[in-house]
Amino acid sequence: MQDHAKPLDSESNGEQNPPQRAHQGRKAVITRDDLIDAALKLIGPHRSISTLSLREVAREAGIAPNSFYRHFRDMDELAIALIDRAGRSLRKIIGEARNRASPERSVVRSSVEAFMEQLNGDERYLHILLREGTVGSDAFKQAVERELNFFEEELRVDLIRLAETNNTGIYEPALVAKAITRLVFAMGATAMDLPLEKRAEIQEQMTTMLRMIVVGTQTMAQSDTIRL
Amino acid sequence: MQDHAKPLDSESNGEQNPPQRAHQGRKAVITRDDLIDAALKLIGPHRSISTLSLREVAREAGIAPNSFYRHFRDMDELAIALIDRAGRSLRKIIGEARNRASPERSVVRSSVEAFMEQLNGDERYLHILLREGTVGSDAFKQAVERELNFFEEELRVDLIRLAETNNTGIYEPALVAKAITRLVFAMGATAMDLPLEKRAEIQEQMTTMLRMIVVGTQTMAQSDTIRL
DNA sequence: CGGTTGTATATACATGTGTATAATAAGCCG
DNA sequence: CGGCTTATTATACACATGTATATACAACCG
Repeated sequence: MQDHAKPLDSESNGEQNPPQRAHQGRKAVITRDDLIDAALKLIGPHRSISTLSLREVAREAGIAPNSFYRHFRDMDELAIALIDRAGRSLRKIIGEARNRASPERSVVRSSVEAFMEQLNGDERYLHILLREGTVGSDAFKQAVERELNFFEEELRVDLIRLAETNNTGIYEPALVAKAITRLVFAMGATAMDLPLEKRAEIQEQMTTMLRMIVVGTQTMAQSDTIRL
Repeated sequence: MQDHAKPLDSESNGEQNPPQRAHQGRKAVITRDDLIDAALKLIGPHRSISTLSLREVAREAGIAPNSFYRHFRDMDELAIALIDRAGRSLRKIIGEARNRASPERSVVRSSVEAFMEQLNGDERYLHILLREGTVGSDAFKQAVERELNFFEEELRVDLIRLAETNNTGIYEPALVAKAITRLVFAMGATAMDLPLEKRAEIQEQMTTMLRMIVVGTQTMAQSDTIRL
């Protein structure tokens, strides 16, 4: 059995850290975040999380294989933490893009632009979320699903706000948000494996698809109103 | 180096097989298809192709590990063949469902129904196509992509036919087909990991999403016409 | 200083993998 | 039959992996 002791509170938490009693025992030379970084370095267009080995990550991080256990129970736990981080990072980016949206540059369009920008830059966080959705442990898949739900929720709120502003109706906004999100991610996943020249085409296709959905929900909202 | 000799034409081709000279040398005890079957047995909701090992498949098929090379260069080649088979099988099923469609039971709806039926039955072919799309070698991903394109193409033809029959317009039918296909597969992938009770809900969501797309394309077709 | 505590490493082991090499087995032809 | 051809297996090797156990190391506390 491995130890996987808890103490390691030193700096492992990437975010806030209250007072904290001065530490006990040897100083940790590495943090959870460092390990996640190492894993991130190993991931690319041709390498997915599920194929990473514990030893490989440890090697990349410059620690002994067994030290890994001080930070994560196994690779699966690291993978989930990684998904978490990727999701947060990406939501922040898309969120910013959303705020840059204006009446002329719709929320949907500027989000898609930001999304494709990330894709075309070699942004690993996005790569991960795009392609790791369907393989791995149940816990892992749930983590990915959770991130997608976050995206959907934020989009849903925006869509409603937008519909009120522009005084267009919106039918089943939650479903609209879900459809858009899933479609963008699905199309993005295929775009990832395409040369840069072809990605512009995909982006255009994506935009048209989303417009169909938007037109659809608005039309359905109208005929709903009429019927009442 | 392995041999991976070609001769093995005995019965390896799952489909048509012309005259064929009486074979030479020892009779093959196993075929490519048998190996694919073995791999299929090992795959399930919690086991994906990419995690299968050559030895494992050979074991399941009851042959020595090295015999594998007589039939496939490596696991990747087998995986591609498997995708091929899964695609063919599934297209046949959906195709039949499509033909059962009538004016009241739209093509889209009955296809979705057939799709979910497959999902709820423990149909491995579908599981494979749903979840293996984004990981694996480039050749493998291309194989999956190819199957999706087949689905899209068949759907596209049907959509056009349908639009003419019902005299509704249709805007960018190819994109409509693509959007529908990708969305159904994406939603199906998440449904796969859900308990049966919740899948009905997903199916309903899926139907509404598709209706939005259809309404959208029709509306856009109309305003196109008007503008002319 | 020595004790205690938490961390990191070294070594080791069993297990699984892909595949090279060589031997064996089975079927046909002359 | 002997010879040829193809298929299958046996054995073996080098390598990577996860992890158990034990030991060394660093920091604090009294």
